[in-house]
Amino acid sequence: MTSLGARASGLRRHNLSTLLERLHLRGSASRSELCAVTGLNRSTISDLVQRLIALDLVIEDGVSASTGPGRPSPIARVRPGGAVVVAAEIAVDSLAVATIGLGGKVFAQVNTEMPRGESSPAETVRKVAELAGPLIASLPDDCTLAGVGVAAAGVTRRSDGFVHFSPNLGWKDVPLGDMLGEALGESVGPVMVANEADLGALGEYRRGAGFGIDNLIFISTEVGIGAGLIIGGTPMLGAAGYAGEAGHMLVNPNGQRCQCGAVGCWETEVGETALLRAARSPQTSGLAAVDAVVGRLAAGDEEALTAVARIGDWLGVGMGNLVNLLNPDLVVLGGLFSRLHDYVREPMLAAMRDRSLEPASGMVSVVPSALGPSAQLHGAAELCLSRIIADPAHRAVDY
Amino acid sequence: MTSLGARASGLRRHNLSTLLERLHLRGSASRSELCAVTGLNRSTISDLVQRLIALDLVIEDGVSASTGPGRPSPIARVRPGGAVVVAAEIAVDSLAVATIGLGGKVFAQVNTEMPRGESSPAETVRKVAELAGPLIASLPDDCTLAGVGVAAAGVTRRSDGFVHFSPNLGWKDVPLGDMLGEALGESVGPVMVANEADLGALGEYRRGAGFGIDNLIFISTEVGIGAGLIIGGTPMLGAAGYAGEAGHMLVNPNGQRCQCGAVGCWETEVGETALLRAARSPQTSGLAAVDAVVGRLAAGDEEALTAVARIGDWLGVGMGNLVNLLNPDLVVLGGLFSRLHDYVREPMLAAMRDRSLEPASGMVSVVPSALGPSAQLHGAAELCLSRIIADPAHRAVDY
DNA sequence: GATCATTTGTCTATCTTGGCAACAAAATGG
DNA sequence: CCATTTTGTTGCCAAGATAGACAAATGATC
Repeated sequence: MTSLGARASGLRRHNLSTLLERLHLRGSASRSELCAVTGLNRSTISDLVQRLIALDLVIEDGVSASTGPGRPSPIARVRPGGAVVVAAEIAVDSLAVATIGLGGKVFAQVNTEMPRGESSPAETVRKVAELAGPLIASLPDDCTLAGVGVAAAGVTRRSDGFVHFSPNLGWKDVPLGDMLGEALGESVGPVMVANEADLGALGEYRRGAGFGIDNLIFISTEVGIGAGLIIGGTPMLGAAGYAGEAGHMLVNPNGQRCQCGAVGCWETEVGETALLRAARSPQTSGLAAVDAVVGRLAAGDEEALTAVARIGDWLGVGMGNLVNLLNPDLVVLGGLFSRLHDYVREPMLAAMRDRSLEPASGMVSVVPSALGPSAQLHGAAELCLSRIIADPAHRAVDY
Repeated sequence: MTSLGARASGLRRHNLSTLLERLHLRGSASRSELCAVTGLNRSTISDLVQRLIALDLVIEDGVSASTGPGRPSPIARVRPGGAVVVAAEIAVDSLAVATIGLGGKVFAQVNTEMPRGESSPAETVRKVAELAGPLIASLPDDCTLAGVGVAAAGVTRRSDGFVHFSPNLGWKDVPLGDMLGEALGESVGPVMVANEADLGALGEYRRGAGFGIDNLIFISTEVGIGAGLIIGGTPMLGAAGYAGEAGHMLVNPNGQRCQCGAVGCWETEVGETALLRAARSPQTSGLAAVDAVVGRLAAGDEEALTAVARIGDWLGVGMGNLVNLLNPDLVVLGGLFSRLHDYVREPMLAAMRDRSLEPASGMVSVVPSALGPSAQLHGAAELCLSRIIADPAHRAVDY
């Protein structure tokens, strides 16, 4: 409970955090701009910026571009190396690892395809460590590691990085956080694991299509469907971090049986399997099969276009439910529907409007992901960086 | 944005607010208990309590019961008259008005039945004013009015109390906040209107079955269905306050046509109409018809029991969707299903567990409303009181 | 290019707020 | 009645933000 008794040191923490967050999210700013934004006194800003510089989190270089008479104000900007996160995404078909610093600076990134079904937890952890090693080694000398953030495609408990299950990875009860912590060692800092849709939402909110939009839903579709929810500027995780499992929402009692055991789940109508089935693809899963459908769409294949339109319709139905329930400003489509956006847009919007009430349906925008496959990596970085931003003076103290 | 620059006065506000909220929600406390809870120094607590007393919001009387040696600590408690809200609930069949003070103290309450369909906005506003007048007049002299809180059964914009529409009241585009403000005059303070399910959730969270439980869903069923969501201790309102319209979630594409124009909405399967249809009631709506079904249930009528079990099944289906999406600790059933709880419980739980994923489904509790029909009134009171609690020193300043 | 107005950084005194320590007060228990 | 314990009160201190005076750096003007 930070919300109980507050003392003067809490003021400091809050103001340092506000400044650092501002610089982290919106880039450089002159001291006088910081005064205007925070409403704090020049003297106070001066002191705070100096403190952040002493913490190696911020640098001042150059002065503001002249906009009239007056003494120029020094420009403060984040020092990306001041806190660097090893961000990883464990997806069904792929693995990605990146080193991302303050300000969202990507130092380096590697992606690998993972043959579906061959990614046991142990094998995956080994591979992540193997990819992360060289990235960490290649960081400039003045970088401070701030932790490991992992986006995992599964139902994940945030408190300890435990993956309850992931039907699409074929995992069950995996202590992923502990395993990665052991594999990577203590020196990289704490390991934080979260659901990939939640982190996609966070990534798009902080650095993507949802920047500055405090109520948004990120819909992540790879094999299954997950939703990441940002409500009032805060990630909505639920009581134990399991919120956002939208893929198993009932939309069609006469539909297919889902992997989860129930019938008519949303993802049976709009997931990868549904797409391939509708488009009469020879395969029932896999990246290559999806690529083939995308190719047919680009070529104007009538069967594929009809199939995608039907998928778009069901997509919109589920989105309508979400819009009714959550009244977001924005829905960001990630993964599959980011690629298929042009083809699904019309039927999806029509179905969404049909299934949701004015005025909520009238105010919502729907856009494809701006960060694409990197949304989750940026979200994973934010997950760790937010700890430092929340209390810049205590970095590197509690581990 | 209160979250930007923080200064010393913000500390004061925060600490005053913390103390007042503690006393408001959890009743009296000795000064030494307040020290323990907040972690603040004795001197500071002394100063803060004296300030709250000077603001007429708190009184000290008596001393703590002796639990050993040591000087007894004076007991601080909220002064209910320090801030009194006129709380109103505009339901489909009824109207309720109450005067509720700090600490949730109900000074007086009146309820009236409203014949369905005869409650035009103007007539309703007139009636609310007519009921409120005597309640206000009968308040003790030392009471300070803190505003009017209204729970309305409809899609409501919080910022200005505009009711977009309410199918069950038959309203459309009603500036309810303004109308009530005019009818009641300036002296009662600001008028705040919100959705009845949202306020039911708030009421149960602050003073009912969900006390202390930071992630809960309140399902309000009268004629339609609405959900009120408390997430992380904060009411989840969405971008414009329209969140929680769960009644129009698609659950059955082969179902009935809903008043909203779409097919297969949740409330077509579990609302009052569905209940009466399933139980083969001679009427299709109305309190009396529902009462008759409840009577048959109590008498063990087989047809009614089967009907309610089927309704319970669909209730659980929708709840499963909500549990997947929001991962609550608790679901509170209000309205119709509070009365029918014993009869729907088993099929509802079974369906909910079927339709939602472990571990989210395993951790959720489902209970009937603890406040019953008063939940919305208490929520409406909290709506206004929370302004004063957030900044006790500025009460009565901004209007 | 010198001068002035303007803006901003810096420094110091001051204000607000909470903490601390010493002391007083009020209870229990022998 | 006195020792012990707990808590309220009071005066002083520390942390942090502010205000005002002054200096520095720039553009505009002559």
